[in-house]
Parts: sequence; structure tokens; C-alpha cells
Amino acid sequence: MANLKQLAQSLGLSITTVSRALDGYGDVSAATQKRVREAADMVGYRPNASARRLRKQRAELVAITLPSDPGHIGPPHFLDMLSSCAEHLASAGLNLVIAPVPRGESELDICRRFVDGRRVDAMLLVRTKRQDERVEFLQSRGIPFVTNGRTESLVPHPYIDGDGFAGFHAATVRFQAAGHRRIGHIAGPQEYYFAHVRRTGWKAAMDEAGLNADLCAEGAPTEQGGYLAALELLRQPSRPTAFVCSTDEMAIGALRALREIDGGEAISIVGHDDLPTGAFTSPSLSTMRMTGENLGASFASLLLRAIAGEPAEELQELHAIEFIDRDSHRRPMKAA
Amino acid sequence: MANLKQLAQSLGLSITTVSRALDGYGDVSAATQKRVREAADMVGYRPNASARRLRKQRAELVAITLPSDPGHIGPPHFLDMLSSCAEHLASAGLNLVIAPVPRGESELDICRRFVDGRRVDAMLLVRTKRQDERVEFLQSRGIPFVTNGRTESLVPHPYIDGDGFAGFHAATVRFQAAGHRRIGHIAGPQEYYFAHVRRTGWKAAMDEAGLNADLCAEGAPTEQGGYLAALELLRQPSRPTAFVCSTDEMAIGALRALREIDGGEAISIVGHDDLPTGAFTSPSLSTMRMTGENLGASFASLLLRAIAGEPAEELQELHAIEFIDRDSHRRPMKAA
DNA sequence: CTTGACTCCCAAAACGTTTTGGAGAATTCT
DNA sequence: AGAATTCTCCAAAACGTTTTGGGAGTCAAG
Repeated sequence: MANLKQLAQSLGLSITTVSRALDGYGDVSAATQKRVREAADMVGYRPNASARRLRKQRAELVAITLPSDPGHIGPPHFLDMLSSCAEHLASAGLNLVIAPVPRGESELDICRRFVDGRRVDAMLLVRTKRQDERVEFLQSRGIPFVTNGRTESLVPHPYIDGDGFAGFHAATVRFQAAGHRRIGHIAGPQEYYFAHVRRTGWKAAMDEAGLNADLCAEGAPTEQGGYLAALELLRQPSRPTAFVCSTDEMAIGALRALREIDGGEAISIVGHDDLPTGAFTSPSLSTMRMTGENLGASFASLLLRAIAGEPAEELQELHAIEFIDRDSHRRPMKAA
Repeated sequence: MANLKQLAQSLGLSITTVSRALDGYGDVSAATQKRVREAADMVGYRPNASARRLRKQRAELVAITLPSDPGHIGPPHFLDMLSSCAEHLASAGLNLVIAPVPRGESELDICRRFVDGRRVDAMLLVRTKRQDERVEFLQSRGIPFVTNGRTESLVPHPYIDGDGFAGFHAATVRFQAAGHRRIGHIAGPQEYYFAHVRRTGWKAAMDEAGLNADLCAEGAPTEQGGYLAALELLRQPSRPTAFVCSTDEMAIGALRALREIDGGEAISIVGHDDLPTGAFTSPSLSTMRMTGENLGASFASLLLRAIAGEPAEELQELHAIEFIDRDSHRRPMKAA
């Protein structure tokens, strides 16, 4: 309730001493320290956050931008992740503010507002692009940040990402091993790093097997995008017998396309993200996901280490991809 | 980048004048104002947030506590809601911080930390209890807040809530009209306002129809809680033929119990919340939900009006409940 | 020429902390 | 005994804004 001045006055001590007593400095006697602590507890004193922040030149805040563009924020339990991240940050005295991007503003604008107004000590970025202006901006300002997803930035930065190349490569090889030769890829917008690297993984597997890697269609990372892209591939003279989809949302759209088309039930399909809905589609959606427990805690930890000044190279986590096998990846193939 | 002092120096003006020019006060000439504005844009000046907050005695922050106890945060698109709320708050210069409750701490502790440390101008509370210590605390401190859910507090406070009484009353009457006479209620913990009021709605409808209102079991607001409560009611000598469940999660648990029990497929059931998963259960879950568009915007608006000092009585929104009819509420009854 | 109103600007205070750089008293060392 | 060291404590500065309470200068009215 009260402030330091009043507390000091009521104790007959100086502001300095009270402040240092509460912070546990050694240059105030144990007796005084105890007395001050008890008085502070009594009146429920808490330092004024704004004043401390101004003095310490730290905002005690971390922001995460929430993109509002189509193609929802992917990870299934995103809120849980945020919550866990916030919890871990809180134990280091940092709070997490969410910064949705309003219409008419870019994510870069948001970063600028937060960083130049000294509102945050660090930032969390999701949905990185291959060339990401937010990353460049934050690097130019020297503000610590962690991204969910890599970029093609020349100067390294902290990130957590799934190994999309390996995952999509493996998924494609798996289809090949099951006898598929015409394996299509439903790709997300290639300016996103994740979409690009997943496509690259698929293509590499096709090339290595000497198979035709032309069956690729790009769309928005949404159900509708997946639906349209699937239709496009299904119109080809020689249809794919299997689809590797950049995201579960796109895969669900593709499933819809398959249902509408003759013989679609014989086409196998796999997605990525492990959306909860995927368990309930028909056929249930086989998918992949990044391994790793408690992503939120990892983000928090990287963030704290970045703030502490650890070099970016040591703050990069590339997680393996695991398969979640349900029904859609092994549908009985029809004879061609 | 720079601060006011440097900006003023480079312009040959006083700090005062620069500050007032940027704030558009009338007591600085149009010419100077323009000159200052341009210089500020040039160097990308933004006022230091901590300094402003200290001086203005406002935190420019609103916190929402995220309970981590079992029985997840209900509303289906909670993150969307948060995001929309944050967006609307942002246009008033407020940012939204999420405050998960770590193990070992209570939500009250969190409120205390935020309020007494002057970290926030207002708070958002979810999952109210009938007697809610957080509400009492915030009222005692005079901090503006809005709750998602009512309380039995004697002094009114702003809230947004669904009319659980009317909803559960109507759902029960509907079952009665369909010929059910033994209608059970699976209740959430009665210390929660929503759970209590829903139970009251069910009971009132039973009483009014002269039916026995004994078939009620209480459990945790989780799938497991619903499962156990359903089993308890199914063990009764004369089983319910229909269940009105406090939440969808509990209803889904109850569905599981019905599947395990002989004749369970003849028992109708309805939940509340419109969880996305409900569309995929078998049978698909009939449910209810609060009406109203863009809840996040409503919360933001109430919050801003509360901060502006509007009396609590004018900041209470009670929304009607609508039915979402799927399959589970009209399962063919067996002859008793 | 004085008075009052108006325009444009500014010095200084205030917000509540943390931190710097000692000061005085008590203790220990020589 | 004096000198050096340690123990406690404190006054004042600093963080960067916003706001208060004027102060010059100009201009029109009396």
C-alpha cells in the first residue's frame, strides 16, 4: 500500500536503508533488516513497479505478437504453451504480455512500438518467414528475442523449431516404402520458413528416389487453402496416390476434397501439427509433431538466457519430428 | 531511440515544449509543433513507457489470471477471446498481460502482487466462485475489474455471464416435454457460481413440474469428474433417462460412463460450453452456449468503462443461452 | 503610457525507486 | 595511544517523463 518514504519515516530510518534491507544487502544489520521486513509485511509494502523499472532501466516485460492473419496459430495447445511460458518467466520476475496485431498494422509496427518505447526486455516471435523483417529489426536494435521457427537470417538468432526437412523427408520415404510413386505435396506459402523447409524435405525424398516431384500445389495455410490445392493436384492427368500436407489444417481441407472426388478414399494423406481435431476426422488424420515436453518452459528458458547475454548460437533448439499414426496414411490403394 | 532531453537539445527547445508539442497542446505554436513532430519522427522518438507510467501513475497494463487447476478454461476459443480483448485494449493504450497461477500460489496472491505492486490498472477474472476472495480483495483496493461469471458479492461489480439458470431450466423443461421424468443433473463444484446457478436452474424446473430432484451428483469440472458422477447416478435403483450436465467436459465423461453401462445408449444428455470436441463425440454432443459476438471486445469495453469510473451496475452483461442441437439430446428412449 | 489579454515558451517539481559515495561510530590491529 | 578496518547507516543523484506555475514578449484597449 504505502511507499518507501512512508515506510522509512514510520521506522525512523532512511529510504536507502529500508530499500537495502528489503533487498537483503549485507550492509544493514540483521536486527534492522528483520525490523524492516516485519514492518513491510505488516503494511503489505510492495515496491512500485513503474518506479523500479524506470530506475533499473528494465521493463520486466516480454511480449509475444499474435498474428491475426488467416491460418491459425498452429500448435495445438498454444494457450497452454503461453501459460507455461508465462509461468516460468514470472519466476524470474518477468511478465508476458500478448500483443495481437490489429488490422492495418504490421507485426513490425508492433515490435517497433514495444521496443522503441522500451516496453519490453525481450520478444517472442511466432510464424517466422524466411526473410523476416521483425527479426532484422530486433537484431538491429539489439533486443533479445526467441523465435518459434527458423529464418534465413545471416546472423544467427535464438529459436525453437521442428526439423521439418527431416520430418517431411521421412514421411515421403515412408509413402515410397508403402509402394506409392506419385506422392503429392500440399505446400503452405513459401515465404514462411516452415512451409519452405517442409516442401524441401518432400522434394529431396522424391529426387533421391528418382521420382517426379512436380505434384506440388501451394495454398493458404488454412483448410480452404488445402482444399483448393488438393483439387488442383487431383485434376492432374495422373493423380497422386498420396498427399504430404504442410499442416493439419490443410490436410483436413484436402480430406474434404478427397471425399468429393471419385476414388478419393483410396488416397493416403498425412499432415503436421497434431491438431486435436485430427483425431476425429474421417478417416482420422495421421500426422506429425515436434517432439519435446513443455515447450513453454523451453521458450522461457531461452528467453532468459538470451536476456542474460548468452550467444545466439547456443540458444537454438531443433527438435525431431515424430509420427502420430492414425488411419489416413495407409488407406488401401486401388490398383492404378 | 533517443529521449526527450536529447531531442529538446537538438531542437534548441526546452523539454517542456517538446513534450507538449508532441502531445498536441495548444500553447505551442503550430510551426514549432510541426518542427518538433518532424524531428521526433526522424529519430523515431517514443516516450519511455516506464517514465510515463511513473509520472502518470498508471500502469497501462491489464492482467488476466489464468487458473491452472483442473477443469480447463472453458470457453472454446479462449485464446481468440483474449486476443480480441487485447486488441481492443491496445487501441486505448493498454496492454494485456497473462498471469498464470504457479503451483503453491493462489489466484489471490497473484492479484495482490499485481495490484499492490501497482503493476496494473485493472484486472480480468475468470471462473468466479460464489464467494470469491479475489473479488473482495479487488473491491477493497478499489481497483477496476471485470469478471467472467457472477458472484454472490453484496456489492455489485462488473461482469459478463451467461444466464445459466434460464439455460438449464429450459434444457430441463425440454427434456420434460420430450417425456423424460427422471432427469439427472451432473453438477460442477458448487463453490463456483456457474455450477451453482446451473444446478439451481435444473432443480427449479424439476420442482415446478413436481418431479423428483434427487438425481444430482457433483464432481470435478473435468471429464473424469463427469464420468464418476454419471456412474454414481446410474447406480441408483431408478436410473435417470436423461442428463443435464454442467459442462461439456463433464458431459463427455458422462458419455463414456453411458457407453460402459447396459442400456446407456438410451439415455439422453446435454452439456454446456460448445467445446469443439463435442461435434466429434459419438453420439455428437448436444450443448448450450452463451450468445453474443466477440466476447473479447465486450470485456475490453467493460474494462475501459470501469477504469473510466462508470458505476458497476451499468457494467453487467447477462447473456441468453442458446441450444446447439446435435444428436445426444434425443436418443430413442427405451420403454422403462 | 498603462493595463489587460493573449501567445509562446520554460524552469523546476514530482512520480518512487535503486545506487553511489561517503560519514560516523565501533572495533581491531600495531 | 593512534591507525586501520569494519559495521551501520544516510543524503543526494539519477532514471525520463508530465505538469505546475509562471515569465517574457506582443498587441489591442483604455
